[in-house]
Amino acid sequence: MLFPIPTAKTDFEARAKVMKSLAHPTRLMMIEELSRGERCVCDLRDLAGCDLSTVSKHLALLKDAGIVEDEKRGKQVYYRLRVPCVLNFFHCLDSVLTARDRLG
Amino acid sequence: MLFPIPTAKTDFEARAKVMKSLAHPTRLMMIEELSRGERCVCDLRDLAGCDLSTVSKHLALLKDAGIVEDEKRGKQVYYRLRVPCVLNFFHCLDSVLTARDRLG
DNA sequence: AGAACGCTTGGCCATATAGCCAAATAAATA
DNA sequence: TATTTATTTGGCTATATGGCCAAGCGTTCT
Repeated sequence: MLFPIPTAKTDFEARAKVMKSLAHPTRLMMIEELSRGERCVCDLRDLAGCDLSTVSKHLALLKDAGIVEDEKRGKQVYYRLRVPCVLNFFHCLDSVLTARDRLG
Repeated sequence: MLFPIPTAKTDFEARAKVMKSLAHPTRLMMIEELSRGERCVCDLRDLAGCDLSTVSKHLALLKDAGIVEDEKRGKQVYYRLRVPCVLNFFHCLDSVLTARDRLG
């Protein structure tokens, strides 16, 4: 690249869409669970403890954002993490939280 | 620690709050700008191109989440990044986006 | 084929968020 | 002290999001 490319408005919108998909406690929980291996929707429903349709919508959102991918096998649909780097977010998030608690 | 501590529901909520504060294009833009050094609110208004009150509210949100801190000097209030690790998110976000574009 | 299972989709309601304008506050300057 | 400058806060509206229930769809099992 010849020039330092300024980050365009649309880039921030695209990034924000991905961030948004991660910005929900249930979805973060599902992601942590998926980091241990693929899971079917019903597994995640048991974990999340909310309606199956709600879980399904959360997963559709994550899929649309590019975070997870799904595969139908038999009666079940299995989801797995597609971009493991999102797991690094957790460490940073926790450091934000401890930093905030430390200084207020 | 004797036991692997299971991540509690409240932990996910706390993390999600931080993620939420990052899940907006304008706020991501402001964070990238702040990564180059501290900026006053008016600098960021020029960058974001929206109402000053809107910018101020975005910053208050980031501050509440623990991402930025502020300091009043003279007439201006200067904001700076408090947790540089959030910048690592950008690389991951972009890799999510390219991965998504590659495979659909 | 019909019933059962696993999941997704549509519809609806309640709540949360983003934006602007106007008013309030705080500090610097006249 | 009065005025201007820089920012925050309150109030409002429009839109987005999350949740449930009910209905739909594709597989598997009988």
